[in-house]
Amino acid sequence: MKELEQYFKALADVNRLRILNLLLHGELCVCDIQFVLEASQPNVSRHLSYLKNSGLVLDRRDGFRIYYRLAQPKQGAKKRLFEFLQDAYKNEEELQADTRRLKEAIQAGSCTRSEWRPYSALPKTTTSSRV
Amino acid sequence: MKELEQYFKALADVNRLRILNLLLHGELCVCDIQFVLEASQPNVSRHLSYLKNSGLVLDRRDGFRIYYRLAQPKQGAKKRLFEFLQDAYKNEEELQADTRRLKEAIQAGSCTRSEWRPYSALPKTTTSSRV
DNA sequence: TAGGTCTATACGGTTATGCGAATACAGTGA
DNA sequence: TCACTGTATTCGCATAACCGTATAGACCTA
Repeated sequence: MKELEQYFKALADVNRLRILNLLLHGELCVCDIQFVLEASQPNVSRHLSYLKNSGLVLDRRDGFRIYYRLAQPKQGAKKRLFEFLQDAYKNEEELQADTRRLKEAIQAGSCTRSEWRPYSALPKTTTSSRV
Repeated sequence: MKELEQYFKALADVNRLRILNLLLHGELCVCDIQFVLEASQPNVSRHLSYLKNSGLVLDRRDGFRIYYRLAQPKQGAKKRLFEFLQDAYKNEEELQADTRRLKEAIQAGSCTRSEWRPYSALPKTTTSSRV
């Protein structure tokens, strides 16, 4: 029962619904997700932590990157939940747009895409001049 | 998207999961649910309001009682969500116990069962003497 | 070891959600 | 109208959840 409640808590946020939509297409690193969601790095990281603690996703380190994937079970409620999500997502235009954006990013070379800079590489002079 | 999020928010609480389990068996009045959950009347009423606002249940007045039922759709995400719930609930022993308790209560005459008194009929002298 | 890259966490603040207790409201029947 | 029943709402409070900013941690490369 607590497990089911925890799953639904994890799903009760638009950001996490968007992340799960992306993960339905395979394993992704944080910066991929950050790019598509256009959210801050800590924001994405926190939501991924939440999903991980809820048991819906798993992570794996490869070098200085951490890759997240769905905790795909062979059977049980979690499996049927993912099936439900995949089905429900089909009618969500915003999620379809995310998916398209993800595919573009992957084609452009994943994290190493040109027009985008990672969080820590943002020009700090600009930030300080704003303050 | 907001709709989906709202559904999951509504499901992200054990009390509401228990209520939905009961409503899967048909229309019920507040006092029936209160009896099975052994929760306070305002507590049950609040959770029912939450479910109603989320679009998962509907209500109907009949005399001084208000009956709640699932907002059963013909198709769409909501329908499949209820199907998922019904399936996931099968493995939850606590919910099965609730179901048994509900059936006993209904056989004993629903709200008019003998050994149980509604919220407003609880002896107020006892309450005041406790304070 | 030093500097750079990617990710996680700590801090502070705002909003949402949960609860019990008390009270208000709506309908019924004398 | 009054008393009663069933339900909803308000109040006060505690906790959880969300966010941005700043900082820490882990890993790589030189």
